[in-house]
Amino acid sequence: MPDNQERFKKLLRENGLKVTSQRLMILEALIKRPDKHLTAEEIYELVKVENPDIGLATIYRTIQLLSELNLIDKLNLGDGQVRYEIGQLDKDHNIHHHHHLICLNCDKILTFEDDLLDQLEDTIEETMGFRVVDHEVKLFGYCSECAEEEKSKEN
Amino acid sequence: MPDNQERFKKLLRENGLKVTSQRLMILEALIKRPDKHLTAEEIYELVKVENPDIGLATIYRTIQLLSELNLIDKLNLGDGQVRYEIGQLDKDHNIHHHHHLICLNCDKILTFEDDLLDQLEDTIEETMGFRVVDHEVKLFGYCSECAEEEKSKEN
DNA sequence: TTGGGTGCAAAGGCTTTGCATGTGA
DNA sequence: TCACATGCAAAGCCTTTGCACCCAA
Repeated sequence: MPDNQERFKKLLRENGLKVTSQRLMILEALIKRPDKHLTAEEIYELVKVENPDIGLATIYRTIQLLSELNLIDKLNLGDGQVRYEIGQLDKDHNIHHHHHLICLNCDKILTFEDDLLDQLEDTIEETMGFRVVDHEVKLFGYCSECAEEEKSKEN
Repeated sequence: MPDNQERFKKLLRENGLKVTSQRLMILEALIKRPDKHLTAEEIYELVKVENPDIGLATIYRTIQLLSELNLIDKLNLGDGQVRYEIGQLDKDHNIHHHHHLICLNCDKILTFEDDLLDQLEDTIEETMGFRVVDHEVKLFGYCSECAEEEKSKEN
């Protein structure tokens, strides 16, 4: 996973941009954070622990940069907050988008991988001539714990 | 489809709310507009043609109301704009969410229906215990016209 | 009549931008 | 050295809110 950092540094150099401690710390925060899906404000708070002088504007500028470099994904998980997560690279160095399960009760976010969509994408290309290159899937519902809770309430 | 209007009026009365010309005009705009997927600002401009005195705040308040009454869906199609569309009701009076195809070249938005997801949702419930109640699917790519264009450019 | 609705302007969030200063290469 | 980055504060958007007036029921 420090792979991500090397990749970032390399991309910065390739684009004539500078490797700064702020940029590295922001990437770090996104990598380290267990639950991921951080908002700009959350990244700001995390980085401030190590560097109290950092400005929120730098967070926003770096997020934008990471996004342009395809290192992070921007997420809208339905709570009106904009969130970001580190992209998972596959062998071909393409971002492998996973899907999100969003619990309507506790707001927990789970992820899963699936290739059922490939099939769907083929069908769409055949029938509508639309060539799919990326997708975003969100499923809303209740996680196992909350579903359990609901069930016991009903009885 | 004037069905939607009757439904709206009924819901308003049931909730002790008033049927006003502004509310009806806003719903109308969402129903009539061929391409649908309007932003608040676009709805404002459309309604202003008939009623130049209407305020943007009324648009926002009505959008929120329509959303709470489950008559419209809020969409985030990836362009950073918040859009709204009339919900399509099925026989059981539930909103039937369709999926969106977003052309990365011309920004055209196509929709399609599919029940392939039902299968996926069952699998998720079985393996993860997550009970899915709603979903949102966006596919990004190139529509037939733009894909054609791309192809001819390559040659 | 009267409580909810509307228009207007002001206030709120979040994000971006301008500018002087700082710093990696 | 010097172009790019940063921090700060101001500016920009979009959306919500407070309030006096209005109008469906």
